[in-house]
Amino acid sequence: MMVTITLPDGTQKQFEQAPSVFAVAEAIGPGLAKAALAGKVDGDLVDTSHIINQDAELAIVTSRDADGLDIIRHSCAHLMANAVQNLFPSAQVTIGPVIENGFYYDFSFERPFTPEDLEAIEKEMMRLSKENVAVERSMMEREEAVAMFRKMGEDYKVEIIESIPGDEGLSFYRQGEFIDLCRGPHVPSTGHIKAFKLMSVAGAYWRGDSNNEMLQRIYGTAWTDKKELKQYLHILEEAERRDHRKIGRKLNLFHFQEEAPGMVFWHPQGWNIYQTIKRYMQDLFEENGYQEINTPQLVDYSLWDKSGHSAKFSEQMFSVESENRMYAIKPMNCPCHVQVFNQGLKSYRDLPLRLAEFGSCHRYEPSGSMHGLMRVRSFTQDDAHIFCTEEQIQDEVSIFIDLVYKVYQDFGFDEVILRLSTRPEQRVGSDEVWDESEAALTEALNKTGRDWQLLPGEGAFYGPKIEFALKDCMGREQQCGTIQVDFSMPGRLGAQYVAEDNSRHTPVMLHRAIFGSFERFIGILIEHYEGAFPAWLAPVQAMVMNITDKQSEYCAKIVDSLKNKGFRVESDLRNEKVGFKIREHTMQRIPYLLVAGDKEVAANTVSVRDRSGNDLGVMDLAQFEEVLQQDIGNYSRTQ
RNA sequence: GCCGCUAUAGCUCAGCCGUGGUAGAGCAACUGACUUGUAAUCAGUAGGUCCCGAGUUCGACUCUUGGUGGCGGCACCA
Repeated sequence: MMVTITLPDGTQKQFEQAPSVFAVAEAIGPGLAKAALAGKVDGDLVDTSHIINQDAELAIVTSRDADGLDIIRHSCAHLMANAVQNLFPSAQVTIGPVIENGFYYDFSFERPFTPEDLEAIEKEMMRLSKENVAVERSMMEREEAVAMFRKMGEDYKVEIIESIPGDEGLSFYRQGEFIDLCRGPHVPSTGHIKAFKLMSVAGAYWRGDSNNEMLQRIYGTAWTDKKELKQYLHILEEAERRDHRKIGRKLNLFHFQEEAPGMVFWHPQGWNIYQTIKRYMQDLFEENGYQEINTPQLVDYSLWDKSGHSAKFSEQMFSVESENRMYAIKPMNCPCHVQVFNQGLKSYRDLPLRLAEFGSCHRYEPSGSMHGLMRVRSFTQDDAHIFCTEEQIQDEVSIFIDLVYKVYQDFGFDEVILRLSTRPEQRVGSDEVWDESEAALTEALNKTGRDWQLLPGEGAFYGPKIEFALKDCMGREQQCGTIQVDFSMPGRLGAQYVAEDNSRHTPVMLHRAIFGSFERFIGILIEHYEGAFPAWLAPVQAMVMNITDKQSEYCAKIVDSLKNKGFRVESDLRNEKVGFKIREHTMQRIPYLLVAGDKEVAANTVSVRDRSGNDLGVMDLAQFEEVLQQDIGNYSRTQ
């Protein structure tokens, strides 16, 4: 029997007997055979031991392929499980998948793993890697496999096997004494796993369900070589440097304290940024046909009962009792917006009606979920609700998508990810209405000509939605904006309009936000810019410094003059060396540092330097204004 | 909420476990001197209910225990 193997470059190789992937690699060259981690046979990933028994296309997968790296990570998870069981025989293994940048494996063990344990496990992994143990695949019958894991005391593996459909074959991977149920493929031997590090241990529920027992998850990272590993660890350090909680403290932007968990105390500098982006959004609302409103913080529970929120979210709502009435501190704005809509009889001519609010909301988020500014209990949304007809949905969504792109771009985010979430199993509204609105959103998305992803079943119970995630400078996705169709609430709260034929109709409501919340968005901005905000956002745009007391008056004059032009400028006239002041304000990430000594006073100029250390030279004030204005661009708004 | 870790000066952290006797550094702050040319001038001073409560003890920052906050995950996120 002849087998013809076609390689990616189009060349073909003939084999008299069905060859293994490894054999093909060897036929190409010994170097490749040594590097081979797996094969891709007609698009399917297989082990190097896989026998190809008919003509096929084959690509040899090495560590240079993305698939190869995933295989290394997956095998590394097995290596870790192997090491854990060598050191702690009573630990039960469960699952261990590949994740971004690495892998994890969940164990059930009678005591928590300590950092010392992690070190020991890592050492054992190194030892196993050096031993270069062969990794062998085998198949097993169900009963046999169940019996084996039962005997080994691996109850979770038994449960996994029982949940695999009966017609699927069960494959196993063995390395030395260690054997694990796994689809594979895996590296041919443990020596291929060279660069890894165990990162942390944390609790995780069995099968991700909080009703199940808590397992111990060990996270690790793995790379093709030590250099890549080092690079990755470097990126982690970078992310730590950018942590908005740390920068928030250093730049004196905000703080949290025990008496108000999950609620921000904004300091002058931080609040300045907040105000700047709020003004930006107010302008945007105005230019795009939104009307800003404001609604109460405390609203009687009867409204939340009607809207359905108390039934679903009462646990997460803050309550206030006063004079025997129960109020909720509003967890969202939409029911209030419907109240505003309901004032006065509305005509189809009024639609679409766009009501916007910088809505301050409170939600009792679970204690473990809070994270700096990113997840708080008190936050303000750039919220708006568009009341419209079903026919208007698509246009409104299209306009909104463009708006989101513009805003993110203005803030320095060029990459946006679009996701459409469609009908979930539990939902309100007829299939017909869902069909129409999903089609409207799809059409709006397609019209943009951009890529988008579909998340079937992820929509809200009241309607489909589009979510907007931006990518920050570290490549991390941050979900911010959303537009959601709502068939439920307008009807529940009695919203109506009079149509052309004088009949009453219920409008559709679109919930939408671009920042999401100011708190979170500012957190993202801080990390994206590492605190070095673009001039239009910087709380202080320029700092004027004197060299000796002699220039104090001159500096004050410069500050006044710039402030009058609407720039945010401060002076530092302390009796300190100029190097000291430069250092301080550079670390405060102030975009422009202006120095005036005797020479500048005499020439009526300032010496300008930026926060990156570039010397922009000596110039007169008008010239500097131009530099600053140019940097600020169109976003300036004279105050 | 769950698992693990953690809380000492404004910030970053030592001391705490084996050895219980009420605390120390650097930076910041304040005061004084210096009047200074682009990332740290020198000297001095002050600063702490050692997260909160209870227990053990002659005595607790230290040990035990119950809370609260924070951190890393998980779960949740209208």
